[in-house]
Amino acid sequence: MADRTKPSPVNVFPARRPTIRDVAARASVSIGTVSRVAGGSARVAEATRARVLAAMAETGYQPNAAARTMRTSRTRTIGFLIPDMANPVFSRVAIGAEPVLSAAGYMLFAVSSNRSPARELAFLEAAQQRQMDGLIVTLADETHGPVVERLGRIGVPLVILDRDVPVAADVVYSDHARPIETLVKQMVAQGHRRIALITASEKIRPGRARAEAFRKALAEAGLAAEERLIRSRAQTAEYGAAEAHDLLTGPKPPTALIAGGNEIFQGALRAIRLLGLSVPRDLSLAGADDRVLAELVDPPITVIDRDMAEVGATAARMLLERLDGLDAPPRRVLLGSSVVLHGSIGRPKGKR
Amino acid sequence: MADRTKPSPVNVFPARRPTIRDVAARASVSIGTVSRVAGGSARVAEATRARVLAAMAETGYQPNAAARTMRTSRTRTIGFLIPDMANPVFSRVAIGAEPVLSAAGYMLFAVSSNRSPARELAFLEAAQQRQMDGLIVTLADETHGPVVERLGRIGVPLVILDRDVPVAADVVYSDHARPIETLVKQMVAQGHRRIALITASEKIRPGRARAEAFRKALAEAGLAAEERLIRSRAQTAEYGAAEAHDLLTGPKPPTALIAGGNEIFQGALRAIRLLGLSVPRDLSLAGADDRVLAELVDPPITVIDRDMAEVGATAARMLLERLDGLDAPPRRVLLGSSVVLHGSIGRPKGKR
DNA sequence: CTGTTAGCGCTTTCAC
DNA sequence: GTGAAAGCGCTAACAG
Repeated sequence: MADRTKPSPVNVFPARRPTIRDVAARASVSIGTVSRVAGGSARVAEATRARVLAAMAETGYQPNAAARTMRTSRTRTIGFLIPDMANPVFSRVAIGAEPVLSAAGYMLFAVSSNRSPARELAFLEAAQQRQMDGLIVTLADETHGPVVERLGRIGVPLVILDRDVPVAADVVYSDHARPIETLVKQMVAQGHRRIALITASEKIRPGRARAEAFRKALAEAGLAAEERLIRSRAQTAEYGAAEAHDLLTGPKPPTALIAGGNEIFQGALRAIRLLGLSVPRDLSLAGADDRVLAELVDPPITVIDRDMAEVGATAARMLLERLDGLDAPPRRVLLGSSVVLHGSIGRPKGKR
Repeated sequence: MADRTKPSPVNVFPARRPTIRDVAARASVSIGTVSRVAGGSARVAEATRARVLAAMAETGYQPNAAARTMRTSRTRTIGFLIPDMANPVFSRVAIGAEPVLSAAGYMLFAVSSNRSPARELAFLEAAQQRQMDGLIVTLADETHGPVVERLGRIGVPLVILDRDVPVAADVVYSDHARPIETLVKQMVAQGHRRIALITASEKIRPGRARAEAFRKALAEAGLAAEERLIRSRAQTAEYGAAEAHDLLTGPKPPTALIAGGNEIFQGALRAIRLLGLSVPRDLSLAGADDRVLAELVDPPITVIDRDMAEVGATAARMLLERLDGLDAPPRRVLLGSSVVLHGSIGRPKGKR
């Protein structure tokens, strides 16, 4: 039996979204009090609070975020810019960051730039106009002037992932040098003298760091770095396949190959398969950033592996510290990478 | 030489973000005129427009999205909810939707629910409070009451992806029946009588649709569907591995297996590898939604393939039509799936 | 074509 | 502990 003394929870005129004013009227309090209850902060008499909460439930009140932002200039929103959201290496970062941020009351919104600096600029502009409270950013090309400039003026806490950008922001980056060094050493120890590297463009830190580490490791092994064996222009599967094919069918082909980058790794595998080469008999191989693939192909391939969710969680924590008012010089956090060994690195042909 | 008649583009007091009022003062016009120029819509004298644009550039003016939303109730923002952003099957949808939406002036913000209905609810609430203009949604569990209920009241244009939800919204879904039918027919034609299916939970349409199609195809082939050979409870790699292992080591193991779902496919492959089974000699196999993996393992595996970017582009177009005011009953678009043939389906053991 | 003005819904003093 | 009131920055009438 319906209790006629209680107002019906069904609104007769639900066209307009209820505002703080509707709730106030229903609870017979002022809008200030409703605001205090909604905000949860200031002290309100228990009985009043209960009346207001009931009125909120009955009207289906939802605070208007735009109005809040008008007053407070805060949105409880973090933007996450990634070059390619379909690449798990990037999207896993979001998986790691999200729980940290949501626990602190922030929503994480991911945007994929599709590796286009123009889209990156559009994102930064949108983030600024929407007054996002903080940003986590992975650039497609850290040499792009307008993007870097805009990042410098962004005016909100910013964490940059694995890029060297001349901007006063916190950075989380991965150790690319150590795994390359490990792999080169292992290949050299097996007797390889002609080792090739395919990796991302040197316009982004990972490509640069891997190429540099590669040259250094070769030098330390007493081997002359042959620039023809270093390919670092792009990070697509197509690029990986094309360069692998070119390397392996060219004069004096390498006996060992490091495919740095998950898409490059896929492409290189395809080229190797197409050429009918057997790993590690015809070619020793190491990949990166795709353990699943590495372990399911035959034979399983030794891979560089990174915990991208940890990258995301770390970035989120650093951002929260800034949002909490931390005023410190830009910080840089280096996260380790590991090498997962499988049997894909053997002795070069003719040396067994 | 500096032209003293022009105001300096460097603000002496840049602490506060310039507003429409600052621009108006600098251009010696009213704020209404600045608004008209910013909005780009109404007609403004060419000379005035130029002055205003100059003043905007000089002050570095950025419209305040919250203030605009206050007045217009629109945000030019579309929310995209996915169960797992690290799964390319989902994130490719965003890659397809983004260009369509950005061309129409909308930003696409992706949020990963991590398959948690609670996070889904949090997303829907955030979207509503932030007054997102439209939503594209993939639910983790279409039977979850509160989520479905909230979706029903969402109040903005909504496109649902590949789920059966009792809500008046447009839907884009994939054809799961046809590829399953194709695969079963091919397996039966090769002489298989014991065919197994591992697929997602029947709490979501893909799992249900595949399981139903599977039963139907078996019946049409005159085979009794053995429920023990149908596993449809989850969609993780771990689940795929566990069920594949159980099926293949149990009594009367199947001679052919369909692993529906990209993660299940990965897990099944791992189990098969662990058991030392050879495809297609010991087992005929088909996978789904991971062409790269299917083509790089040895032997390459026949897979069900879908163009997820096309799903995204279609959803985006449908959403835009609604945003443009289309008032029509909920629409359902079915997008095709294909089967990419490789040699992983052969004759059952002992029948060759 | 342009200026003036009234709020959009909310938070936050400031009184009481 | 609660109410009243100002105003965040903008758009959209409405005048002129």
